[in-house]
Amino acid sequence: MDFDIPAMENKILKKWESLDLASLNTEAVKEGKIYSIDTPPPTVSGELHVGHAFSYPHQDISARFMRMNGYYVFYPSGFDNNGLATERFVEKTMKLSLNNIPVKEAIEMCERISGEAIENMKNSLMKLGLSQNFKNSYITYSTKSRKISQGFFLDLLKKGIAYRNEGMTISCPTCRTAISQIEMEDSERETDFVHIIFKSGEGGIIEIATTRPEMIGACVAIAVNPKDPRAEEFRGKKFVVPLYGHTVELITDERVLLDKGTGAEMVCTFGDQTDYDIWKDHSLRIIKLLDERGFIRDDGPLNGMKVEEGRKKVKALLKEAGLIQAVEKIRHNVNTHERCGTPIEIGVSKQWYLRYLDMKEKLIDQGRKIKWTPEFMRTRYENWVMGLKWDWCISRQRIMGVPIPVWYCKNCGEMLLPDREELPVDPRFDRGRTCLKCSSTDTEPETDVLDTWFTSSTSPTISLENSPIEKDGIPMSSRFQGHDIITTWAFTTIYRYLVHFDKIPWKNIIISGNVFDSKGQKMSKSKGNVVYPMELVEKYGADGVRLWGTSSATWDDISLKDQELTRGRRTTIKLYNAINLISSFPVMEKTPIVLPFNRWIIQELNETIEKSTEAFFHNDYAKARMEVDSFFWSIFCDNYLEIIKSFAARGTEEEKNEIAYVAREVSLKILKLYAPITPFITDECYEMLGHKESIHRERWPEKGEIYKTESERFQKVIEILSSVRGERSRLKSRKEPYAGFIVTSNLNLNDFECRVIRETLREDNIQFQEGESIGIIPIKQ
RNA sequence: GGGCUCGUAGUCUAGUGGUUAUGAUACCGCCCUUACAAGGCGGUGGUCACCGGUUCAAAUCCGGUCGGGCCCA
Repeated sequence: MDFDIPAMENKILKKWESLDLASLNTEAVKEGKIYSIDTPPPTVSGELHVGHAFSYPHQDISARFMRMNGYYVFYPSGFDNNGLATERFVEKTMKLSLNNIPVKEAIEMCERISGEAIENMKNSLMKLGLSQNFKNSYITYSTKSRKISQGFFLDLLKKGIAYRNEGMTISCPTCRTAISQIEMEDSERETDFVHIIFKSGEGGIIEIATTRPEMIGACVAIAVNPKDPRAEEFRGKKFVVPLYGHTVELITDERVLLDKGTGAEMVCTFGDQTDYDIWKDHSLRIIKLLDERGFIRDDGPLNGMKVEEGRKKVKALLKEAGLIQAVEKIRHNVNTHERCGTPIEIGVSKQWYLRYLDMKEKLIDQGRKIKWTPEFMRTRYENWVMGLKWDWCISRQRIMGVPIPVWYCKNCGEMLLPDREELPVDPRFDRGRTCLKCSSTDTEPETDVLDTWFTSSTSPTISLENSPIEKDGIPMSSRFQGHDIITTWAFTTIYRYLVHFDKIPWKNIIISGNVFDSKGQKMSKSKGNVVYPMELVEKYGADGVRLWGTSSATWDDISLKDQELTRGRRTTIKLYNAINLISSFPVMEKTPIVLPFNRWIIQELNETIEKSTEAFFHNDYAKARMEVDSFFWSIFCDNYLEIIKSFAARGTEEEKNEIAYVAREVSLKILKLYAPITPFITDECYEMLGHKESIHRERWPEKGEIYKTESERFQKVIEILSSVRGERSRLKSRKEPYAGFIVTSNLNLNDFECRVIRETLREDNIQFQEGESIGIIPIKQ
């Protein structure tokens, strides 16, 4: 029969519009059966990614499973339109740079464009069959989110955890913003290691090596290792900085490696992290060479040049002056901004920080109160916490972000804060502050915005606000997220709920893997191997895609393999066909169950229910699916249906009635077991069996009567069936004619069992004999 | 360089000390058998990455090597 999966799924989607699974289940809440999910809000950057099609169904499986187990499931829908990714997306869509338009307009544009994208993404998520509460989505740049986020900021200020300090800032000249440790990435590049000669007034010469000669104007010292013989020779000597003429002293520092380059380096403010460390420890002066956009401002030979250009120029000038001793080509690691790949610059400026270096032990304790799936992922969290070296810089010089709600008095420097009732505020536009200390009205707004993780790390509070379970909503039940953001999203969330509430944010965290293309490579637009999830839904059905998502453990990385998607599609079709057969059976009242194969299938189903239910509870959907799948294909379809087909046609009335009853009961339970994974086809089949409303409102199946001994005996009959099929298949492929079979076994088969074997195989001439074990002997023609 | 992790037929995958290593997919043979040829039955295909150790017994535990992934330096 021709079966149009997309048409079926669209039909079911329409039906679900009025189903309202997200609605409050007051009974369950009264009993305390609440299951809440801290949904990852997808970043608004255009379309859904295949990663979403893999991991989002995992949350939905758990939501549907728990709902069927009588829980009120709080499963919010959210979108992250706050921050750099959205800015990038808007710039690309509108083909402009947000830096070139007024801030207010830029923000409005971001809200508008991201709003449109959100509708598109929401539609895709629905098509994947997610049962999120789409009627009430939250976004991270809404008035509500800004209000919550700024309120939390004020709280941290009051608690003394947020502070403003002059500190090392890492910034990206391309993106024109300070970035955090987490946004940096290493990239190995080939660079010139330039050996430059510095001369002292007294005739001494020292040769230094640097990868950043353009920073020479910001040179504030020459450094060698304390064990270097030159340390003694040149102690306290002053050297003249070539091209610039100012003099710098020779200092010693352990961090200078004896055998690297010339063993001597120039300390510049700031060429790299080591420069900063040495500068700080030796209390050197600062020469600011680069402006915010990465242009050199030296009032000298390189003025107005970009770094790369300056590097070429300075090399030429030094060469001309005969001060370059050598140029080595080396490969070395450069810190770059993960978003754009530009090498980062180091500077010093006022930034906002959150303190956490003194909380490592508590943070680890909190992590241990949470159940991690899989357990080993917690180690990553703990290693990250142990390795923290700097407090969290939360200020960003961006446009689209939650504003830091602070003004400064120009007269006395006092910090001015809004009242809670005023939130959200945007100091960039809201004026009219009066200094509480000196009554001056001359105030200056904080123009920085908050790191997006500052807001994202409070997603439980944002999603719970104004919900039926707002009170006592923390900790939530489960967080679902990728392993790549354990050190960002999971970590910052755990941290925030520690400092604000001294609580864990959720009881469980379930980790998902990344998706790669069929060759195991990361998908990227530049490689041209990006696959969009809606194309897959069109081809294999949402159920097929969801089945692919359960083909390996949630936390494992997975490749987009056609063979798994095909298998998913086939399962969908197989369910439809099997139920199509069952639906032709009459609907019967409950009858006593006496037929051996009925008792056998019920017992097999019992075991499947037990194993799969446990796996679902442990968030091991791959295991659950495997149990259900193998029961459905190998036991139910390949054997049970084959057996009952002939009985349903030629059996006695009692037999037919019992078969019809059992087949329908078992089918319904199979559908329920599949329902969390494949919500579309199971709801369709549910209707085919004559049920009203939706399978997703049904209760999770329970085990039936136990028939252990009968089941074990009938299993032997199945083995005989299988053996005869094997022998028959071998004969046919060798084109050997046969007239029938002699079956030997030690089972003392009764008449009914012999009948089952004959009828199922449609072989009249099967003779049964006692023997030591199961044996099949063909009867020659 | 560090932490975590993975390495099982062409491909994907199950399997945390005990028969002949699970299943899928691909391939081959047979069968249009009244739900499904998008199916059924049968078959070919694996020194469980490599080396060493523990053990009566190792895909499984331990150590090392090589290779992939993620995160970090």
